[in-house]
Amino acid sequence: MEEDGERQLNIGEIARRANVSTATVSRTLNQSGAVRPETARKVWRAATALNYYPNSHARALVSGRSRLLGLIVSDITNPFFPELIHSFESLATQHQYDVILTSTDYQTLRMTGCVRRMLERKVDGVAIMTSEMDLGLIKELARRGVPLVFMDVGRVGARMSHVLIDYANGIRQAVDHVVDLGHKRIAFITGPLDLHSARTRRQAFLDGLRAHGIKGDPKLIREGTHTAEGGQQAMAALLRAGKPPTAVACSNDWTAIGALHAIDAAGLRVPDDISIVGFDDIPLASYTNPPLTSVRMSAGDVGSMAFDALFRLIGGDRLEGDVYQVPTKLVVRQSTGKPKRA
Amino acid sequence: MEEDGERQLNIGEIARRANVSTATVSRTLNQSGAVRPETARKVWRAATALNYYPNSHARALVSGRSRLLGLIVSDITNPFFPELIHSFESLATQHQYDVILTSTDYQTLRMTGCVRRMLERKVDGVAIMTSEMDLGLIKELARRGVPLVFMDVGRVGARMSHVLIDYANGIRQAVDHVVDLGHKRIAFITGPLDLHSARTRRQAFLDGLRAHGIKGDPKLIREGTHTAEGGQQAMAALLRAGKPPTAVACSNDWTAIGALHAIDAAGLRVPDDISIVGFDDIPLASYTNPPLTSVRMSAGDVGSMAFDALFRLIGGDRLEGDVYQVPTKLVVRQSTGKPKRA
DNA sequence: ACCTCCGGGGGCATCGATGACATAGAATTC
DNA sequence: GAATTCTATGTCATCGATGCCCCCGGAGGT
Repeated sequence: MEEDGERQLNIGEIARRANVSTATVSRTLNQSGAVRPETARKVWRAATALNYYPNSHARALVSGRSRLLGLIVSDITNPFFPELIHSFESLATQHQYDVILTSTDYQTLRMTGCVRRMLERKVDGVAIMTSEMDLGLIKELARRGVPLVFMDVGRVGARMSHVLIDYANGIRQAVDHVVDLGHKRIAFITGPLDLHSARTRRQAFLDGLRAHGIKGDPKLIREGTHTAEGGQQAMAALLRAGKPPTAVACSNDWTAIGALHAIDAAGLRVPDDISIVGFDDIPLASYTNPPLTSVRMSAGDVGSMAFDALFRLIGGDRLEGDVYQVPTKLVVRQSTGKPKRA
Repeated sequence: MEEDGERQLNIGEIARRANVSTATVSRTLNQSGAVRPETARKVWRAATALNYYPNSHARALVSGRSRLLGLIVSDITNPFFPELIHSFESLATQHQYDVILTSTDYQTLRMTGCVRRMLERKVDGVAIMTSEMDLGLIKELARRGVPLVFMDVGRVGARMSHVLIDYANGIRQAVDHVVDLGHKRIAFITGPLDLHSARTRRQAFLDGLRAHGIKGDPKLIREGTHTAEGGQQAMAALLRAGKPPTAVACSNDWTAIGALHAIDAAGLRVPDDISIVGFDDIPLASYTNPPLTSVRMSAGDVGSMAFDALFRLIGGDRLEGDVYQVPTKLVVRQSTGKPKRA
């Protein structure tokens, strides 16, 4: 009761007020087809007067395109993701897409749920950056022709692109840097080794050493967890176990931060006693004590490349997917220096 | 060409394969109405065989409910938001809602766009945490009966709730702490004062001092920007301007981190020369040097309260909005200590 | 004067799922 | 055994926007 003029506020209501048909309203609002300027003005006036907004569900239903994109990540609270999400979302908005964000919390089961929801929402494309996968569901997405972009992992196939992070080059720059400073005993704290990307970084480290003719000492490779706690423990272990390294490269910045703390706790100083290199260059890297030398990999770049890749696939320019490389770059701050006795 | 059995994969296709009507399929899948177990099994078999997922747009169109929630924030890269988003999204998923995330980048214009998109997507509710508002659009949302939850700002009205952060109490705890340690000259670095919440925190600080009979010295109140740079500059200014304070409270943790750096750069030590208290207790607060004493305000709590508030409004339990308070709690670490000469 | 063309605009089926209503049998009641 | 109730299922309008098809009337051609 008390409906006053509200009814449903749809295209029909506008048509009534403008004394035209719904078809004309649609044509006017979408600027498709020919409409006399005078008529168009009547329609626009009615639409703005009523504060009309088209119903996207009805649109999606008839057109088959939802202008929705899915973004699936493992865990938003991982400091790498916010920038990624930000630039992805920003580009999407610019192109009139909305973004459905879901996270898997590192659980395959939740990944399954995420993919199913994307399917139900009829998203126009999905960008995925998680360590866990539900291959069956992914195939289902592909089978229905939903464009996919994988970040950091996955395969390229029909309507699937792949944004790769150039770990090899990044780690290589880090190794070159400390070797150039004169270091020989160089340790590496890895990420959790069930992660593909963590294994890649470790391998890149070993390759980098070899390129300088340094033999990697297995005792100087420790597994971390990509968290500060993990870095702290791994570093503490390195310090306890015999002759400590003079430089330590870390699989990510949080690990490096943990390592800084372990060194501090042991009464040693960075970089005088031990040099530390991080990876990712998260914003806080400039604010550690001392400021952290790190390999910058712009999460924002990853996000925007993912959007571009998706956009291209949606446009149908390319049916076969592409591979994109995110560049990395060493940022030297004050956590690295010459070893004590060269 | 090459259609094979694919057709459209809708409820009708399932009905055909199971030799029933679409209504029966709908009833089976939604477990509404009575269906003979045997019939139900036929339907389920057909549905799973075809890997069928309901079209949410069609559902939303007919039911008027989209099972979508909007989440509007200023800026995802602000380290406060990820945890908030995480817990909001997590609860939403548990209740079969999807989340559309948008950010305003602190621009009112983008806020307008965000709200319009929410309206078009027919979201079932919106949670908002931004400093900028488009009051006209917000009213539009309210007028259409879209449940709203504001975090940290805004008014309570019909179908609008409000999640408040208990700044007064948090700041009060911080002040009590340093006063108990024996400090008298206590400075405060504010956030950007065009932010309502920043002004609230400053006022809480002044009130806290007064409660201890300490007169606030205007020279000891400096405006920051809620960033590390801002904190660094404000702290540097405090150090230059005559007799420095023995303790500094900061409007957020990034500000405190900047302050730590400025003190370090000046060759002074924390907490021996100056004590520092932060606000927010972001994850990294335990990893500064020294670890930061801070007032914990769980961003996750804010997110989950916002969801609960929204859920209650959607359920229609309460037409009038409610006010929720997020508690705060002082976490003492090593950046605070007794003043040099008590 | 008649036909053709075309700009402008209305009618209606359509997208997929739902639910109110209708109906055919079976089960229950008197 | 007829009347009445269920129970299980089918029919069909509906949600809002779109786009195909058709129609009307005026301009231009012969």
